[in-house]
Amino acid sequence: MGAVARKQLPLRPAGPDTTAALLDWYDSERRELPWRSPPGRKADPYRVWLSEIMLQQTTVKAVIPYYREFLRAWPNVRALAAASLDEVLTKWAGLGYYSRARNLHKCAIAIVEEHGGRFPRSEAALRKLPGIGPYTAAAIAAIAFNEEATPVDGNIERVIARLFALRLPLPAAKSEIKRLASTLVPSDRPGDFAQAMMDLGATVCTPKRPSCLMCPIQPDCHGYAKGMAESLPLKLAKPDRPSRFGYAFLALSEDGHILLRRRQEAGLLGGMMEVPSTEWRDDWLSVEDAMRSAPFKTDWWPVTGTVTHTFTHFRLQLNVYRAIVPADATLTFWSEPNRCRWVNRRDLHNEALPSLMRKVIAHALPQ
DNA sequence: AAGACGTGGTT
DNA sequence: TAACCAAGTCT
Repeated sequence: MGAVARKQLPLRPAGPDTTAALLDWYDSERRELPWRSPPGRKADPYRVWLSEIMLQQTTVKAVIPYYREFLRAWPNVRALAAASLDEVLTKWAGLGYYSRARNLHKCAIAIVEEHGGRFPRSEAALRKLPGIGPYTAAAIAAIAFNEEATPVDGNIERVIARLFALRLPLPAAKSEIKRLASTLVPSDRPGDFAQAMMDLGATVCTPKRPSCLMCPIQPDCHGYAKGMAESLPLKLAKPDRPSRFGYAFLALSEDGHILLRRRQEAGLLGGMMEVPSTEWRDDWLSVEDAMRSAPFKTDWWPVTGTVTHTFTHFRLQLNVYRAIVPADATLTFWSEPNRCRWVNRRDLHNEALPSLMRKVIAHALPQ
């Protein structure tokens, strides 16, 4: 081995060249997405906003059909503002994180009533609107208005953590990541830069088995150079999920209607419809105690098996009881009759039923 | 500031 | 299977 031994090329810090390489890649690999306008064409802030809200913690694949349906039903922010919350929740059903739908509706109304039906252009003004946090405000400012903003989502966190070989774990590293990302934003194409970073994170710089050999900024990547790209970003361990248990009561009338109940507006599945059920506790209620929470007194029969559902922060097991009642039965409701409504089995698709409740219904009424 | 807040797909 | 993940926000 001579004195001129194979020495690693000194790695230049990420900078303007990194940005240029990324944008070249973006221009050639451009991904078509329903909410993305063709190159050079101005983006519609409404569509950018709608897509960004739907994409929060949600995969592109899951979002696409919902995005299309929302756009068909409500092509602009005034139309959405004129809809009822229930209509919005119904179309959102199955997408999860229902506060997004509530805030989407609230935000549409705020845009119409406080901003003359036009989205504000600045990050700061966007940030004040319901459902728009630091990421979404920056994303809309950059993508819809080409403002020099720096959105930082999970993709960009990962790309930056790897590019700069950051060893500080998330979420503590967030502010440093934002600062580093902002140094790379080109003043002429902030929107394209943001989308390029996200595309890179989604398709190349993936959480597991990143395709470093195909990466346009691999020559600048300190994580790659140190052989630690895949292990970044470091994250603090998450607390494990507790279990909760409850009973659901599926009442079916002889003429084919199911009893549903509206959940309270705030909290888990807020504002959505449900199959009436007991509280969800950290242990099983006795059947006798559970029966006190049935919507009315009748012969409830246990349905074999258990419905299980996993939320972000707990697992749920529901035992289901079923009853068939005459269509003209006089029922004495035990609780909140005004929140209850009989719905034709055939019309359930027009209800704001979260996935969990669709599972419960399918479990109790097979076919 | 840490936990609440959905769902479906991968590994 | 369990763990982890996906274009975060709100309180």
